Amino acid sequence: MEENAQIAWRAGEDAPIPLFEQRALEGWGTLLAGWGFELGHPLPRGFFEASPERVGPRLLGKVLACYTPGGVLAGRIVEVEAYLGPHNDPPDPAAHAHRGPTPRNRVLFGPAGHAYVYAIYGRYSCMNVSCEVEGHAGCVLLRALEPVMGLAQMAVNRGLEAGAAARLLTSGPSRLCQALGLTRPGHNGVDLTDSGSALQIRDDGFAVGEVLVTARIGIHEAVDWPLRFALMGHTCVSGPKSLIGKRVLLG
DNA sequence: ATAAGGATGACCT
DNA sequence: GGTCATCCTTATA
Repeated sequence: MEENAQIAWRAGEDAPIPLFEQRALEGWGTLLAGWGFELGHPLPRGFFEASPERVGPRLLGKVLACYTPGGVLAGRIVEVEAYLGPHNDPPDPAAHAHRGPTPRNRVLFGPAGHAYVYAIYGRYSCMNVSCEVEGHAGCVLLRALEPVMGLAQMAVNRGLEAGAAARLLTSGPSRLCQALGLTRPGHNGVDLTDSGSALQIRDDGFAVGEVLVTARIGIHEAVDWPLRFALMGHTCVSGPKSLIGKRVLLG
């Protein structure tokens, strides 16, 4: 961008939209064509307007794509967890939305298909996708990706040397955020269904085979609810291999 | 105002 | 298998 380029501002905010995000707003089409890749099209809002336990497994195989100063970074979703909204019976005690809206989790109570990004343990971030219609919370935590585009930049973002193993890049909820540069200040609340957004979830037609269903990882409540979903046998799936689960085919 | 602890990852044995 | 860094969010007073 030139020095005298027009500065874009977002209504109600006191900081200009970052330059890379302004370019994203102009559309990804030519850029993606320039890279010679095909990342399909953004998933529509209706895809996310359902229970997280239905949306979660259907997100497997879709592509998370992020427009960054270091180019487009993208990975295929290979592992997720569902967290249910407080309107469910029984409510999900492991969910951030469990006790109702707070300043942190308010995105979850908004419309579906938006990014809920939060900081954890002082040094990491995790990314979720909001589900259900406006007024009802519920989300899907992205736990692992298979890197698809921008692997060299992901390695830089992760502090690894070029050519690092794929699973070291994006296998883990905070690893994938670090690889793509996802943060709460930068990405919380972004509409993932908008083809102008700097962060999108896209469908490139990838066909999912067998799916592994297990309990969720790293929680202390509802420890045996079967709400973790992963592509069976994929090397980029995080967590212990000892975790018992069942195999299913999506219906 | 203050205290408790977390949907983790890296490194150690 | 275990430890721990590190800070923000939340609950409570």
